[in-house]
Amino acid sequence: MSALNPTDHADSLGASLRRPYRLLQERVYAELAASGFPEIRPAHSAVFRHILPEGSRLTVLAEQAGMTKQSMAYLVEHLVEHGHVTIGPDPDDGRARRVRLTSRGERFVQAALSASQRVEELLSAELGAKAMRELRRILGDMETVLMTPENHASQSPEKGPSV
Amino acid sequence: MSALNPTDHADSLGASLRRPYRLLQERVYAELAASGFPEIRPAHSAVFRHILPEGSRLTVLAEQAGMTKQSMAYLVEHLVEHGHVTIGPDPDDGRARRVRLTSRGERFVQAALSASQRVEELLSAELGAKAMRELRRILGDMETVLMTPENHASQSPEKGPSV
DNA sequence: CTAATGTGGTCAGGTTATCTGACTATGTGC
DNA sequence: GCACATAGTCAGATAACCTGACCACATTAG
Repeated sequence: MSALNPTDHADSLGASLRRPYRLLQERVYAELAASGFPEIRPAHSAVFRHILPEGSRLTVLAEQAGMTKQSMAYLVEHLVEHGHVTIGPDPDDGRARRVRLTSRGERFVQAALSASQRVEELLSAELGAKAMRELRRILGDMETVLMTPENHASQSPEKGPSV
Repeated sequence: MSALNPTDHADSLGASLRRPYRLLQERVYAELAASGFPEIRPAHSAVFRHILPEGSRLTVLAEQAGMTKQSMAYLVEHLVEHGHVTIGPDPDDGRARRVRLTSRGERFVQAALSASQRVEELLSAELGAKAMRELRRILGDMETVLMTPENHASQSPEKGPSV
């Protein structure tokens, strides 16, 4: 019905995903800013997400985040300036350096964790735990389907089994 | 559940939304690039999404997309260079100019529409139409909850512009 | 009919988050 | 110990946004 207007992809699946994602992100980062971490932006979560207690190499972090080492270096630099991580030598490899959390960085990780949990709890309370489980399940399945190469482009010749 | 490691927010709800969203987007834009529209990037959909057959004003497009007119002008400029839209005078207002689709632009809109439909059909075939309806419903509810101000954490005196 | 005010759009310049390519320093295998 | 791979930096570019200042034209009030 709504497909009569050729410009109507406002409610494509993409838009349906993007909008709540943005809202969620805005909410969590607004809370974090209010908790004393206004300098940390969504992109920096790529650093915090995979960093190990003993420190992680830049290249490894970049790889895990799916970006170039230059981009990761840029993000890390910002976090160093604001005292969330330090860069030290890697005892196992003289070329490498290790990025590790400072205590402020650790406090941020905790704050991020609990901010995101609070929003999830709000949603769970409003929509029901069952709906949230459903949501995660469907999103996970979606990911699996979209990562499966034989489902790619043009015309898929055969329909493979899901999961 | 695995929350012992403080760095574990890899499977936050945010990540669960972001990953399939990115995959979806990559898939659709890869198809569009393969169909002869490699110059169009996700951001440009903000232009195509709301443009009317008789042309739309820049300011209106910017408003609908929730961005500044300067940003919209930047996107439109790119599309003009690649022949997807033209900018002409607005017969009703000498100050204003109208952005309208060229036939190439119309062809792109059709291609985008069908690429996105194909992916949705694939997902529907793999996950079931019911799951897709569930997904959209939950995402919609999530949006509603997250846009409701009284659900906001602690104290949030400021409210962003409604998109 | 002008004058004040409001609106459409541009110009100039800045920020964030990415990228590529070239390079240096170091480690590793033979 | 040399060839090559790897960790990271430097330089520079790009995409997609932003704010503030401004001009051209429109509308409305007197």
